[in-house]
Amino acid sequence: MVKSEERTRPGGVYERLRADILGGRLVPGQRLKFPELSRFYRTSVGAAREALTRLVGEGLVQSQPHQGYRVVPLSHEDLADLTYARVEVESRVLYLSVLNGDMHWESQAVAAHHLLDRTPYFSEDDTAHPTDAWAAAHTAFHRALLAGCPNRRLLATALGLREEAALYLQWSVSFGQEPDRDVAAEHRALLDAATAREAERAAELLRDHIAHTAQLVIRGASDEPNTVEAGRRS
Amino acid sequence: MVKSEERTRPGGVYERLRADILGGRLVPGQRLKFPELSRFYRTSVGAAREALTRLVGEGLVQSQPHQGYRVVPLSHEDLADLTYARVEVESRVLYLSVLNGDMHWESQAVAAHHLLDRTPYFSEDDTAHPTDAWAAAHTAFHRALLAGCPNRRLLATALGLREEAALYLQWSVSFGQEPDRDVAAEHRALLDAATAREAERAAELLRDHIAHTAQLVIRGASDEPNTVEAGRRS
DNA sequence: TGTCAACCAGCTTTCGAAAGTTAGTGTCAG
DNA sequence: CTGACACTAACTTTCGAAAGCTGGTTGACA
Repeated sequence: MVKSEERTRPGGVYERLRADILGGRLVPGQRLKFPELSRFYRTSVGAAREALTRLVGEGLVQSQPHQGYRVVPLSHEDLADLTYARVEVESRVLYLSVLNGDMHWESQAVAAHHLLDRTPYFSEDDTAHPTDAWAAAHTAFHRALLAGCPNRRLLATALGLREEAALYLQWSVSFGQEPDRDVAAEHRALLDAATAREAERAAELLRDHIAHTAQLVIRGASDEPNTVEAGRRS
Repeated sequence: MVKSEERTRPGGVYERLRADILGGRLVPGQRLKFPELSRFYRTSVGAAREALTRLVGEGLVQSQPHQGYRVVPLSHEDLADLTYARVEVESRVLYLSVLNGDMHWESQAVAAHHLLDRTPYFSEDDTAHPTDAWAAAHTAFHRALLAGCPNRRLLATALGLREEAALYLQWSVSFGQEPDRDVAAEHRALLDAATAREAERAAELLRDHIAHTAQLVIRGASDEPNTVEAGRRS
């Protein structure tokens, strides 16, 4: 699945660029200039151009004619829209997933949860951001939960929205500042509802889960407004 | 709004190509070769390439590395998914639109309906397909209805799904074969519910409207399976 | 001091030919 | 007659330099 992207050069650049944006190595709002990009990723202008065009289609990058490309800027307004859209779409997809998922889906969800449960949230050095490993396991768990949805369209929409939300999560600062919240327990409850095939309850839990996380991000975002200046993190 | 696309060359090609796909001048499943395209649209390979990349992002075109691009093939399965997704998302968007739309939105919807109502469905020569003018007015009416939704994300998703559905509509043959249906009345009812601010009823009507149209398409599609051979219609 | 026009540097866009890949055709040994 | 192999033609991908914009800056003029 990964290989198919690396068969062509813009595909490779696309993947790396995307990972760098989602991984927080490129700041929201930052301009992406071709000379820089092609030097950094060891490629031609054309290849970088195509990679950017693709990312525009995904909503991770914006473009204005003759003024170049930039990482999507974050805004409170958009976060609110995004959150509401996710609450609507993703919970519906989970509902369908729980109703239609087969045994294989169920086992994959259990597996993903097990992994998430065993992955440490904070690393020892940095207690501001969760570890990359945890973020990956978290994404994998949620994807596994949704994977049972038989409707490719709805599933794709939900995953697309999740991805954009991940950008906001990446850039919110105040993690772990929510004393009266037990994220692990929320995940556990989600899994339980899913395996018990209680679609309605699972959807309800996911609604809360998304809304809570978003509130956390909003509070974090208002502390430290978007800095466009900062360069590439090493 | 249109001008911004024409400021750059791939933008122009993108628009024309898109119009040609949506307008049925390019057959679903048809290969899109660069030599042909660049000759037809009087442009370079590079420009055609970028236009195609953008259309891939929109889901109107598919690509496989080293094997070129092609117009998305239509399938019954996908149509079913697409219809269900639209019923879920679009009706929700309409609900929000009716609840939140202001007076300006309301007047635009009335205007769009008036135009649709006065535009003839069939031309005099061709009674198989509705006229281009009707199709345009139809799209405009539905877009106007949804435009009141304050959530940009949900609105964009709904419009994206509509667009893809338009492809299916374009390629279904048996139009006007539904004796026990009055499309104009359905539209009238939708408008009435919207202006009366009966959000729940409007959403319900739209559900039926989408489902009925899709059934029509399904019936048409099973009559004449997808022909990939036919070339460009003049 | 303020305004405006011309200029400039740096970026984006565009092009098409060369290189690389694939699928299809025809040939030959088994 | 069948299968594999090599060859060819056509297409896709890649590149980077030339051309075209844009925003900012300098300098002249009121």
